[in-house]
Amino acid sequence: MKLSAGVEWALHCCVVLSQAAQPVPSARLADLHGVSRTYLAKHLGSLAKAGIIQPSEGRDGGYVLMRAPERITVLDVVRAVDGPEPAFRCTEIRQQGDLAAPPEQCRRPCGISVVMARAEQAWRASLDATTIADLAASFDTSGIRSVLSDR
Amino acid sequence: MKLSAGVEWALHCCVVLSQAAQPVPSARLADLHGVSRTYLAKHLGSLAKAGIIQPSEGRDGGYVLMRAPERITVLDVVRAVDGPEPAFRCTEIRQQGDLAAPPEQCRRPCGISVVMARAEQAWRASLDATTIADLAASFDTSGIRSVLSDR
DNA sequence: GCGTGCATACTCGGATATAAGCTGTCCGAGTAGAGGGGG
DNA sequence: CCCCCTCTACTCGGACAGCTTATATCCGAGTATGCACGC
Repeated sequence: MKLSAGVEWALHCCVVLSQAAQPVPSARLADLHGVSRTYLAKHLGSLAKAGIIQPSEGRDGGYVLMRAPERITVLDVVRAVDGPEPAFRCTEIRQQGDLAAPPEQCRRPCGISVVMARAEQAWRASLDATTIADLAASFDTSGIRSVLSDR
Repeated sequence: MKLSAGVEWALHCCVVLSQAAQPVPSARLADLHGVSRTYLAKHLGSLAKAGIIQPSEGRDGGYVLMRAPERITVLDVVRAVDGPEPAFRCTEIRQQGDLAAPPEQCRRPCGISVVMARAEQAWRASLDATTIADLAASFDTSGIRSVLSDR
């Protein structure tokens, strides 16, 4: 199981955007973190499609947070970048092979999928308990603001 | 984020093995679930290397659970098949790019990695709370046993 | 009848192709702002 | 002095390659069982 590296990039970008008073272009966000410009743009597009950030075109355009940092959770960002599909997908192998269970036993979901789904729910709940504002509080926001105001 | 399909196979196999009194060959386990023989063998090898199941060679050989089903957790199987590496790996991008933080601020781990690690810990704890015996209780074990005794 | 040796068939394990998804890149459509010209 | 037009430069968005990883497969080494033979 591997989480996309874009998740880390997107979270850092959201922290930066929470400290910015003006739109920040994707190229500048990439330079701020030293990552690929074009690939970051791809992930930022996902965030925009999810309604987390808002793009503005033209000169002096860029991205702005669409909601207050306190109302954006880490889970929102992870789901936007990594996709909403669960990591574990039951393929119903209990209905295949030599010991295929009869359909009347398969009305309830498979016990294995229940356990995996419960674990993922715990994972999501943990991510949902932290907001971008909480993350920003753990960084040196004054340094971010000073770098942002340089330009 | 996508979890290997082999995890599902391995868990089902462990449930079957918990009901078997004799060694079950990997090919038979594959036929029981209608999955690829050779690929399942690969995952069973991982389980054996992790000390969860024990192989026996030669005729009438196969795999047997190495511990009691109550002492094997779902997390053990997941870690054996999917690997022990965490899904999120911090690449320390806070030290790169134009707003690279000075090293003295990087003694503590990055706040983002802390949040992600905490979520994965919750995920693992949830998986660790269920054992193979619990899973077997949610299946029709009599059906499994009858099919196993057919041969 | 019993012990020994051998042949056999079955088992696991690692080395080898194929497909999918993440990573990274490129170019084009569209737009807000700035500057110059005219009224 | 103010308004309008154009022009430019900059922005985002989707379409296009490269590479790591998961998936699936094949073949060889090793071993417990069963049988036949000799004692």
